[in-house]
Amino acid sequence: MADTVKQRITSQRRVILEELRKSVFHPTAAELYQVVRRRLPRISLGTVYRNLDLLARSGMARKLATGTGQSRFDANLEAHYHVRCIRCGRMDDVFSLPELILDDEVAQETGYEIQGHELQFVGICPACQQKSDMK
Amino acid sequence: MADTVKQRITSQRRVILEELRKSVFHPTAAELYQVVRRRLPRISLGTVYRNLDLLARSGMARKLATGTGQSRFDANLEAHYHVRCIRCGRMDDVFSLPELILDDEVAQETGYEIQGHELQFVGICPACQQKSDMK
DNA sequence: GTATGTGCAAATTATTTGCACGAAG
DNA sequence: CTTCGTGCAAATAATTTGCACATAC
Repeated sequence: MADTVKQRITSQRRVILEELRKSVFHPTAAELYQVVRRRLPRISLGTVYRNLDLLARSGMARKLATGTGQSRFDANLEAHYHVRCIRCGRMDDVFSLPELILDDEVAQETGYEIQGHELQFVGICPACQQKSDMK
Repeated sequence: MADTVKQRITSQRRVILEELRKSVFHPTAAELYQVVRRRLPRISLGTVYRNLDLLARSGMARKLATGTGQSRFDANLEAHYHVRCIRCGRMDDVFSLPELILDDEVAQETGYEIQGHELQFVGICPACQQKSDMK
């Protein structure tokens, strides 16, 4: 009830969410900006950032830490994990794992009020493996 | 064998690793810089960054993505996970979990060559819960 | 002596923000 | 019409880098 803010449905907001949902890429803000610009040529990068932040904070998208200085975004709210390529930065989904991770146990151990978790595998994607082989 | 680079043991490098090992904090580069500066007042922040990067890439420390624009570092190489406070940014260890996560399965599903994984719980730390209660 | 590392400052990169104008409701 | 959102440009914040000098080996 503290954050009852009226949110308007602007064309920018709608297109950003639509394109984020379409993407299999987990795009960065800049990548999404390029895509959105094809439909809204006058949109600014700042607006993309503002809306991604809003979507993340209102739970309509996830902001993914990458350890590379830029964040990626994901509008798929299903429980799933990610795998990131340390060479090219690409990020893919991982669905196969059972729901193994028990937030409640961690709450008990640490005293934190746990809201969720993020599991990320790190490795080298098939395309980048190819490139190594060719050398 | 590609990255056989001779590494010298400078006092800066030694003190940075010592202080990182002592810290329970998972410090950011800037936080570690403050600590190290007490022993080496003339050290520069750039040197801290360079050495943290080196330690991370040579496997002597882990670089932890936080989703907040700054990275944290951890010299504890034991298998363990982390829990991060969304209010104050603090990061603590989580040891209780069994080793549930199967890198091999993910390699099979995705075709990635998996090097490891990072599991991070997200929530509100005890101290920040207190602060909320007092309001 | 020579290659590697450091301090310093400037450069780069990602992201955020102030402000005047525009559009949603 | 009033409030919230946008475009633009400037501001911040974290990190990286070039260069001349210092130091480990």
